[in-house]
Amino acid sequence: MPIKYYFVMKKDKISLKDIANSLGVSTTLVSLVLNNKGEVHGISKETQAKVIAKAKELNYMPSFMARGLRTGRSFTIGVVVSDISNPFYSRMVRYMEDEASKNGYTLLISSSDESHNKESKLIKMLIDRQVDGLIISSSQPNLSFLSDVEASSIPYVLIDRVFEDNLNVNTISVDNIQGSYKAVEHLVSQGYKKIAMLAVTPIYVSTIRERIDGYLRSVDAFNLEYGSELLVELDFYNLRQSILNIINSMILKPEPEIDAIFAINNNVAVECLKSFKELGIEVPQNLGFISFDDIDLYELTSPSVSAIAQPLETLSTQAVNMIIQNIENKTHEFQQMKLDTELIIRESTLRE
Amino acid sequence: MPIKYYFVMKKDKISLKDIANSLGVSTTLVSLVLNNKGEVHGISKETQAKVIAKAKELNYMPSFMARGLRTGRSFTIGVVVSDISNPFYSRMVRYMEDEASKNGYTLLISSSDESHNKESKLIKMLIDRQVDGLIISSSQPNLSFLSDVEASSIPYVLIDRVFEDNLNVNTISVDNIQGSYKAVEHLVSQGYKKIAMLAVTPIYVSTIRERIDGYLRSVDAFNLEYGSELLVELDFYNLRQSILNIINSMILKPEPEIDAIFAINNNVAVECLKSFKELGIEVPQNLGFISFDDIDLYELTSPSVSAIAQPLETLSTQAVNMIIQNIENKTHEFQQMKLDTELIIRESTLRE
DNA sequence: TTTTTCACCTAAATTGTTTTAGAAATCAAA
DNA sequence: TTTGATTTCTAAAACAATTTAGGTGAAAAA
Repeated sequence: MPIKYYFVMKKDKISLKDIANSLGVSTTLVSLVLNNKGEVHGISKETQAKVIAKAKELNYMPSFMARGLRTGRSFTIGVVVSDISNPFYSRMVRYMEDEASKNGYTLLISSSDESHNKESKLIKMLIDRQVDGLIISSSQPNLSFLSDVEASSIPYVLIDRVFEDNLNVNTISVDNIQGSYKAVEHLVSQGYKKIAMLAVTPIYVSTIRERIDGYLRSVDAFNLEYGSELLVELDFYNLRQSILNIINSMILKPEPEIDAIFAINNNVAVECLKSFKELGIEVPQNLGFISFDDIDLYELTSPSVSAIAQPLETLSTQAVNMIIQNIENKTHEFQQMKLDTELIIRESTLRE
Repeated sequence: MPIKYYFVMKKDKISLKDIANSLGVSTTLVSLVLNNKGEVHGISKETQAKVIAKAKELNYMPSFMARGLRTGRSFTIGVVVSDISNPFYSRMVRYMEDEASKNGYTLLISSSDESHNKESKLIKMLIDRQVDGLIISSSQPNLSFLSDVEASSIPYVLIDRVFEDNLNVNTISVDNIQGSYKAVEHLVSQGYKKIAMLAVTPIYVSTIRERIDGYLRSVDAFNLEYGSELLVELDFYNLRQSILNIINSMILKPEPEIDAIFAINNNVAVECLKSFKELGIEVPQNLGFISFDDIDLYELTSPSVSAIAQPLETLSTQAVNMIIQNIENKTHEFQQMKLDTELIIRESTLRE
């Protein structure tokens, strides 16, 4: 491996002072002009033009740190999700990035891996970095861990995963209960009767709780066989094995107890699909299959996978807008938004 | 939508001064102690203990901006990729995040959408934000656009997409030429003879260039039918249609000109898979199929997709380590790393 | 001629650190 | 009794911006 040493002359940054000195004016004046406060402070047109020209000539860029120190603003929004490599979150974050950038904000993104401890640390770190606001998809069960955020008086919005109705908090999420209901309803309409929900720990995450709730309501409403016995809680850290167990014990037998699976999220669904492939399970003939969350690959599997899609773009852009409103208005006005899901019917639930 | 107004008392932040005042010492002393320079500056053990205790008691957190202003450091690494929602990059970024965090750094991630203009702006933005280093997967053809970075004397590393061998730049990438060669070699070994490469604009991106190069070399080496006529450059902004055209004009005919497709990256591959599905093309019977890049969904499609996998984790963690070395050593020592790819054989290239 | 008004500009404080250069106090050596 | 070390600490500058409170000089009004 070739190695070389170089010594680069550090070109020092242009500051307000440099502009001011080279024009023989004060830094105050330069600052005012460059912040579009020239008019209101009665700086003459010519002086303004000179300043602007000089700034351009010297390629002036304000110091982020100096400005941040003085104003307390960073034009940065902290984002905490469980895992940026999960396609659900990477798409979400991408929408956020675009919306934030439109408004002159940048994102500081971090992954909590569903760990409370890590999540709290990340939030602390983001606050230290003086983010102007936080968008959090929390893995915590309730607001208590948010004490850091509350104490800091930084505005935040909970996205996707929200806590018990709390009017003092910004939230944006989808109607998970209704979404689950739609999924089961669709399976029922296709003639499936023994519908299992494969949920996953930790069940205190609001989306999980609500989706289970929706499932249980629909089981009641449609008076399904076995009832809630077919609600299975898989171990998050042992997804693969626990799914194989279910399949072996409840499906691969002469009189299967399950004729359709409703996967609670894309993680579970992907593992299911792998198992189906491995064990040669025929979907939708032997087993109906539907998933909460809609990810790209559902279109490409055989059969393609029906899903309950969340309006990701709206979710993301609205979250960003909410937080920016809070940041810029300085008024602490809280909003709660709940969006509808969409049933996407593909091959995995269409029995011939 | 319920709305409420709240007025939160802003708990102001604890500064060095607060600690200093409450102990009747100078801020200098407090700063030294909290930066572990107490010993070397001969601060007495008792005073040190008092300061540390007080800092903990008051829950002191240094101001990121003040520190950054004074030291010129931000403990932030800027990352520019073409699209964070592309699974290749979202996984890459995730590995980077973990490695950076181990070393006390945070990432500032942004997507360029393959636009030169946007990429330049992002880099400028990141420099403004005083990142300590940059990791760039550039869509530019050469170094010229990097003048901003060079001028700023911020260390950077080019990842995945690197330019002509340049010993004055940090680079880390895979051996794309060898990777392409392996793919074709494998197809040949399976009896495919009319192997098309579906490339994509812009072809000046180094990975594209090199993969094409590797394809052409192997076409030569194996003396393949049609030779380089089967190299197709698809339009990035019109992928879907251009792929359908190829399939209709070159495959769906009695005497097809193509018996295997080598997709130059996951974007192209995904569109191919969609088209195959739509048009009912049987892979691998009628058509062999392999892709550069290995993404999760290749395991789940039917047939599963063979691929040339990049060592993503190594790529990412090494990039982070390179940049941190550069940041912390202050010596400008450039490294070039080229990693090997791995051929992953799945169903899409296994003709019965 | 003095006062007021107006247009245009600036000094200095402030933000919270780090760091340089040196001060004060104590004790030992000369 | 002065000098020199040694230990322990501090004042003040620097980083680069924003902002408050006001200054200056010329023209207009009294």
